[in-house]
Amino acid sequence: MSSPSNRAATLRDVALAAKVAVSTASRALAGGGLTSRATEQRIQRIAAELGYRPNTLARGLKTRSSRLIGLVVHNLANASFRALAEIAQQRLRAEGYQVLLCITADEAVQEAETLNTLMDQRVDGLIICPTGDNGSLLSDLDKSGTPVIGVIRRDEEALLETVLAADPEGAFAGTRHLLALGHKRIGLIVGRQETTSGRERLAGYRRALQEAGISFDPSLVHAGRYAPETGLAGCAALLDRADPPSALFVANHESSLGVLRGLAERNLIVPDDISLLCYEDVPGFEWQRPAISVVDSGAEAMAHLATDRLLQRLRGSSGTSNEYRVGAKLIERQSCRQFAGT
Amino acid sequence: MSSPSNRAATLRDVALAAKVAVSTASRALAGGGLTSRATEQRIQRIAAELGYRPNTLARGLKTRSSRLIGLVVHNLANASFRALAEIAQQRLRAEGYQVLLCITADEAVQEAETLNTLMDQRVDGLIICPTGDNGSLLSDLDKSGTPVIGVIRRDEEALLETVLAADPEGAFAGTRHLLALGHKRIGLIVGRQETTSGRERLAGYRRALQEAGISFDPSLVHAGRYAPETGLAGCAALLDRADPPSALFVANHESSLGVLRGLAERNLIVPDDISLLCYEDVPGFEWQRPAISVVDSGAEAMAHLATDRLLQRLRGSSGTSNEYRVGAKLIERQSCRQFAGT
DNA sequence: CTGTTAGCGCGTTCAG
DNA sequence: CTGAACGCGCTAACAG
Repeated sequence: MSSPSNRAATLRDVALAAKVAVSTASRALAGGGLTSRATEQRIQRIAAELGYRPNTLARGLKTRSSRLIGLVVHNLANASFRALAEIAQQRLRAEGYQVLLCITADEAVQEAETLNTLMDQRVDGLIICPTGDNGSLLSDLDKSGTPVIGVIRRDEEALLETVLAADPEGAFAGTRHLLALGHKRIGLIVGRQETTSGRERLAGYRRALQEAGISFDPSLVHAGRYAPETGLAGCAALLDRADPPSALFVANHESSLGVLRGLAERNLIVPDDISLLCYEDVPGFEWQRPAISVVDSGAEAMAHLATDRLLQRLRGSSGTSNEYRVGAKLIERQSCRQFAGT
Repeated sequence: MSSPSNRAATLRDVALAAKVAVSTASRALAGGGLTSRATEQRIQRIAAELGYRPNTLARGLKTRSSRLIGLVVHNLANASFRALAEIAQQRLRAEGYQVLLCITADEAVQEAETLNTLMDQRVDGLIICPTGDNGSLLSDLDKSGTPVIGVIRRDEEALLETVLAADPEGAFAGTRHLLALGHKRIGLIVGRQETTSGRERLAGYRRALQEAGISFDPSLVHAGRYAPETGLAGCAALLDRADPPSALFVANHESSLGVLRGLAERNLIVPDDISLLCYEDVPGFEWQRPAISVVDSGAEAMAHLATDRLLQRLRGSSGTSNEYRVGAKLIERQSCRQFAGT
């Protein structure tokens, strides 16, 4: 209970108090039955009394394992990153790992710097949404024995085990939902075509159109960076025209806020005047009135899968596949309606 | 460039390659001028060639400093925690510290467990939004030389340096704003009275009323936990009555979504039918139409201040004060209007 | 200015 | 089943 000296108790203190060698104390506390049941219990009791806590640094130096996992994301504003951080943190902690949070702002230099620091810390593993510009660093790390799991975005250069959303299928399902409601002119607001998700969602949209026998009209697509401003600009580009679409598919999550505002500013009522379908669910969409229908990209599932994969690799088994996809799922709420026009 | 052996290069390798003692290499890389400029540069060059990176674990074992900072928050859904995590992470990294992210869900047992683990990791410092039930653990840590900075909520038991929002003043300013617009019946939806912020915001509201010579009506106050459901329930309690308020002050951030929905379900138009003022700003409020006026509690400022304080303590200077307040600021947008009734 | 020596706290050989 | 000795990689005395 009380501290004999002022310092934290060390293994040596425990051994001294128990009148055994340090190594015996070590074995007793490890508890693998490498010591007599009697001394094991006695030493564990003494350790508890002294408030002994093993020094992670010393242990790590010896075992070459820090029990630290790097979590590298672009920010915490994005709901997928948030889910990833919360879930990964919780699950890894349950397995005795701690999470080092690193934010890169999607910038290559910050990412490189971060990765070097993480190597210095001797992290045991890494979950990262890569910028795409440090592929060699990442694959070096991975090959040198530190498992690296990619999430959300694929790094084209590094051949990492990567957990991705099923974006082609999600965008396809969303578009088909709108088509099934009779919409023929569907505006698409989507991410930059330089990103995997941007390209794949556009592809899913096009495929659905094609299967429905509707020709693709590029002027109905507005691509832009992941920001509310893109949604606002998209509204201007898509809605202020002679033949505006009867439905909007917002497959760029961050731009949803801008779209909502763009619609409000034009006094367009959802779903009376226009149907609205968004991508990636957030609590706000469910609470909104009318509640916004979404294609949920499965951020939680991705977080769990990425954690599963990392844990597996940490236990020694190498990856069987190098790409995992998490199914998207359509959540119908109140923002989409049967097309009333002709 | 290339790896001579398969392992990461160690200081010993550098010393060997440079034909100097390990300690010389150490000093040269530290760069404090404790070695001749010539060898310093030579060794730094060799280290770079070998791709040498110091082992943080070994260094920490020696220096008794891990360069790790624990960041303990309840979740990442709350905007204040998010801001704290992003800002603290970024600023601490710039100072050579890494951030261990720990999520407690506001539960005492998880917090206690987390704190023990952080002690095991020999963190150099801690920023925490405490549950309030582990005060002795926290003050022990703080007294034993590991600086602990509290944020957002005060732990009544531990006497930590704490950075708080100026909630009494913020709620006062918000209420007065509504009063100045002529509102006399102002509904308040506020946090649980067991929390500091819940109590202080109610107090600010009451003081503004009192200064305006309006008697306090307890039935106009709905207190509840930090969740959207509270907002919905608050609407039911406050709006479905014979004499509903003409303005709503939502001083429980998480419940805002529920309030927005409650208003929509009652076909109450903001600000025509009712004025709405929220607490704590988020991007959604600015993009919403009508844009929601808020009392910004200054999450970013709190994050910066908490980081400042921690950094100061890390540098050795002890705190002068033990409570810091960050000013709240009223941001007028479009959701409040002059009272039109009698 | 540099080399030698001695640990930091722990796990893990090797003997006994 | 237990103890003694060694080393993980690094910094910080102490000498020279």
